Amino acid sequence: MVTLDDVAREAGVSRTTASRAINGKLTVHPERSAAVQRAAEKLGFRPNPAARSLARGRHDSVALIVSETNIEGMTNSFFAMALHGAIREIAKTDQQLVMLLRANDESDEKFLRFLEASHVDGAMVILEAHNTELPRLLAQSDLPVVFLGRPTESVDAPLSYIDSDNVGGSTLAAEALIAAGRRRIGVITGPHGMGVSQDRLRGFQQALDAHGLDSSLVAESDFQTVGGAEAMGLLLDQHPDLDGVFVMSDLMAAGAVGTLKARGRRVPEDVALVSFDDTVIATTLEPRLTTVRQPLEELGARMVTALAELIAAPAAGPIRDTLPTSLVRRDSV
Amino acid sequence: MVTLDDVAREAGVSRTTASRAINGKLTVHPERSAAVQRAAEKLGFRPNPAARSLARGRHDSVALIVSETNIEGMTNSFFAMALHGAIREIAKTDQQLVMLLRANDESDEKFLRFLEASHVDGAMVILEAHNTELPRLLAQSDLPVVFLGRPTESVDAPLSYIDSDNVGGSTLAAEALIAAGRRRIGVITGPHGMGVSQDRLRGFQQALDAHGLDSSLVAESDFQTVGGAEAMGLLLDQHPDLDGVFVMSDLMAAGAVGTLKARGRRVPEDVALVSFDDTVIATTLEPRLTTVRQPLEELGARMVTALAELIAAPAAGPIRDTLPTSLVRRDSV
DNA sequence: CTTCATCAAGGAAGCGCTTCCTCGGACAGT
DNA sequence: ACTGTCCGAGGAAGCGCTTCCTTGATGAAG
Repeated sequence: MVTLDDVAREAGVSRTTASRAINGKLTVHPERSAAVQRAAEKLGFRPNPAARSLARGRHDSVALIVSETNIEGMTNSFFAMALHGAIREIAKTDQQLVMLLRANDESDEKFLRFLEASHVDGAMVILEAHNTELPRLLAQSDLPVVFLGRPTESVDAPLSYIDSDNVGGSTLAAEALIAAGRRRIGVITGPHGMGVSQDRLRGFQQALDAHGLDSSLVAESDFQTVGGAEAMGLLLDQHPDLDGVFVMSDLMAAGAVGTLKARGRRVPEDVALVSFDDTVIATTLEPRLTTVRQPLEELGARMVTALAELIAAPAAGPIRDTLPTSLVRRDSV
Repeated sequence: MVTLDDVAREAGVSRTTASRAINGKLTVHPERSAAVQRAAEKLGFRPNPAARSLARGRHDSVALIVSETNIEGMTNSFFAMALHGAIREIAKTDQQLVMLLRANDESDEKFLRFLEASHVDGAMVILEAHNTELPRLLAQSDLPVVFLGRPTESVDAPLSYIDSDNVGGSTLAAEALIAAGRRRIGVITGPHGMGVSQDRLRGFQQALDAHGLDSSLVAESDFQTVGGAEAMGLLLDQHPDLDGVFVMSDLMAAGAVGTLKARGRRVPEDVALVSFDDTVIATTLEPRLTTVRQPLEELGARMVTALAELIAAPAAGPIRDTLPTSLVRRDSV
């Protein structure tokens, strides 16, 4: 850890002057100030926020107070539900949950420095559609990190993650479709680069193969509604005889159902559909969706406890947990 | 501020021993340990986390890394969208966003102590359905606080808040209904105790009164889907001749539309409906909802800047901003 | 040439807590 | 009675930074 003293020494000034320069005080000669800035840059100096708070009596952190009911209202998306579980679990400990935003246009390096400057003991990531780069980035750091959702295998580091049983869940989905007498079953996946997509596709295809059915009717999408609508269109163009479809998120299912209706196919009479997540969308849509339920809140909570374990024993090796999924039967199949 | 030295003095031991006792170290005589605990309790001692981190080289805070796309996915609920705006704004500053959870069963006093122990410079609250007690509680503290949503008037303290133009928005809603030729217009409100409900009801009733229409067809609900469904039923029972309804949230509207359909009323032919929020629900429902759009993300962002202003100049008096709302026309009216 | 401001810079104290190290006392073993 | 252990407790240093106060230097004013 590089301290202000190091910077001062490097710049050939006193710690006092260095402090002033860093904080942009005007009572320091421009030349020296510049020297300090250079030294700080060179050494990669990041002021220790704790020391700062202590000395200043101020903390540079604000609280967003989230009441339980607040979060209960966000029963919608994948992220929100996992967040709910995580916050509840954190509240049991005496830790503070700091939210860090990684902007889309921020460089890996910059974010890493930001993360380190935040002086946190560990980090958690709820993996979603576009997070494929984050695991690689965080693997560089030696900060304890837990992912919610399995990162893609292409990162060869001993990462820790909590995930739901995606293979098992999509097997359930496929079997429900098969049991309903469907024989031409397609699948709309998330990005192929994501671990979840890979796992769910595997479970789906294994089930179809086991029944001797064609498992090659697959369209890649992005977990979002619009993407789901488009993928459904593609699938229908290529396989007009389709009579069942497994869609890997409720959001995409919303889009897919729209396309199906627009093309005059009834759900479930003409095309049966099973989706994944069991968010509110599954119950507000017409028809209500038969979907694979993930224990999102439990996943969030387990992510927190796993991180605690990781921080306590960093050498103990990666933590990898899988929580069970289940099929919620409604009206779309 | 009461420090460890104060506790040690009160307990008649050294600071070292006090520290050990507080941290539950076993090398301290039970009797003295108890004395320290008592002293700490009596003085209301809360260890300063900054000093602790500094001394221990550890921080007891973990980061939840939220990537931008993560949040963009939560375009659903009121809370999520406001959160999005707030986090983006916070990211521009060098502050840390700490999330604090207030459990439903937690006492006011306990939470207040927890809040103070968190050593934050200020706090923000996104007001929702059940938060009516929070403003009163926070008014007791002298911590700078900004609310998103106007707290109810019953708290007589100079609170700061950011809100959208609820009066104007519901006026728009009422006028849209009137312009569509509706004459028997009901309203489903949120809890009467909430500032938002009061403001929206006021705007709605003023508009109806101005047109000489009956503005007494009101049913109170809770901003949630189930509540909306029930309230719609009540309204229909009491006023079978209803031909229009203003529903104060998209979530409740989802429920209300369900009830309407179940009772054989077509939307908008038989009963026209305008809701409030413009969340994704408004576009996934059938029919798509005509709704009053709140600039949720801007509200979240403004909440952050307002808090910064408040912290910088606590004596400058309360900050109260109102952001404009607008009507998004779709298919429900 | 002396006296005063003025300004940049450093010394040193201190923020509140933890923890290493030392020390005295109690107790057991010889 | 003497040495050796062990245990509980305190002194003091130190975590990394800010800031009050002092000092030396420079230039303007008398």
